[in-house]
Amino acid sequence: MTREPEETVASKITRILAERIVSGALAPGEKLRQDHIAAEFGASHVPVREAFRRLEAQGLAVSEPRRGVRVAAFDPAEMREVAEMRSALEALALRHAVPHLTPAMLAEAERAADAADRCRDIRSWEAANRRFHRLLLAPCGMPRLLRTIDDLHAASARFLVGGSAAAWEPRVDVEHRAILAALRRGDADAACATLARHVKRIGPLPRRARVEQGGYPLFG
Amino acid sequence: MTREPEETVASKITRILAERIVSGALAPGEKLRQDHIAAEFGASHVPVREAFRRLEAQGLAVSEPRRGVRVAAFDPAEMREVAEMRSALEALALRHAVPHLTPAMLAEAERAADAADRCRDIRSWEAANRRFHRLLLAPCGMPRLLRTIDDLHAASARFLVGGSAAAWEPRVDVEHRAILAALRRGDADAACATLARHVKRIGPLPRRARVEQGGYPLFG
DNA sequence: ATTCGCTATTTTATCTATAAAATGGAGTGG
DNA sequence: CCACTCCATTTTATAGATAAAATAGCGAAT
Repeated sequence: MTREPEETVASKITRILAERIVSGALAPGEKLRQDHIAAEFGASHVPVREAFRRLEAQGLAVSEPRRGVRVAAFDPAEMREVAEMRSALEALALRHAVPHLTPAMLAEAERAADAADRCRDIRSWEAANRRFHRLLLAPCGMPRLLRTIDDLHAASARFLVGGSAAAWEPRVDVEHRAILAALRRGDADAACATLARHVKRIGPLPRRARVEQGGYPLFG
Repeated sequence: MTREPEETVASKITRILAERIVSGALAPGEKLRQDHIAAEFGASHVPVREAFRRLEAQGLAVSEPRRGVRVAAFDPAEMREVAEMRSALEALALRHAVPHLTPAMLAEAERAADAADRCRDIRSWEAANRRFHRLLLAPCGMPRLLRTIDDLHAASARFLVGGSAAAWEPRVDVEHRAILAALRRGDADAACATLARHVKRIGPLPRRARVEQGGYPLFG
């Protein structure tokens, strides 16, 4: 069990389980057995339980006293909820980031958007997309808000990887560019409105009619 | 140490410590000693540590690996951040609650607003005010959003009780009434805008000039 | 006076073991 | 077949102990 010098056992277990949940290796609703996980990591139950508490905090797991922990499920309603929350909170973060965004930061964000466009698989796309968003929002300097947005991104990533990987395909994201263009001409309102809409919009329905109508926050 | 049949030791410790943090009995920045708290509750360190993880999740505590846990501090920037997040998220919740609000629910909310107006101390006012908000928002049926709002309310309560109790005084909250009136005439836009503004507005500056200018989310 | 090194003590993180609660299966009765 | 009871087994929650890391205090060197 390799871990960073600063990383505690509990933190490492948290990190690895979170990755598994987000990647779909641990399925929604699946029971998380503290005894099995402890055995797998060569640890005691205690750091496993601490990891569970942290996963709960991130919305990745749900527990019931004395009955164990499950990977949090997701359904269309929750996906819409996450999309709506992201829309509201990312627009708020961008509003506060705007006064701090420099041309160099926007250039960096554009490079991130380019990198996302070049991705060939959904996982690396998701990470690159998340980076793009983070580069624009972090200058808001509001830690609680950014943490909340991170958790919502993790939930989105789960829906994406677990729900619609087959529907995804490489593309150029014109809305990323529209956000950057608005920011460059100093139009904060347009940038925020575009971002809010972008986060909420539905995936590529014209090409994949079987994708369910419902406000999936999949491709923002 | 009394606890509910369903409540685990860790949950009880979480609950009690959260109450102390919100009430100000545990001060911002104060060190939370796992060994002392364990001794106080007649428990081992293990459920105390689990309680710490939960308090962190609620934003009431901050921890550093191997260096312990402190009561989360608050400063004007954080208070403004919480106000902004509440404004965005409560407006979102109300928007989604509107189609589900019945006249009976609005009457109940009005009774809660009346109860808040009658409060003689800031603590009971905070609880009544929170109840008013909750009655309006809960019909949105978005659990993650409501949990997030709850945590933000706890943070607000802390600022309120710990920061400006001396500045508070009983009053009739006309904005609560304005929100209810807008809802009753079916004007969701006005209701949401009033709520957003109400959550963000500054406390009674005209009467207490020494209260710092800064966007305190104190009296919403 | 300040900085560094060393050591003792304290505090945090985790272990092993155990108690309490939940679960599962078998048997019985209607 | 279904519902209930009982008991064995499993799983979760926690206690007490221990190891690892951090902190505090003292003395020596500059």
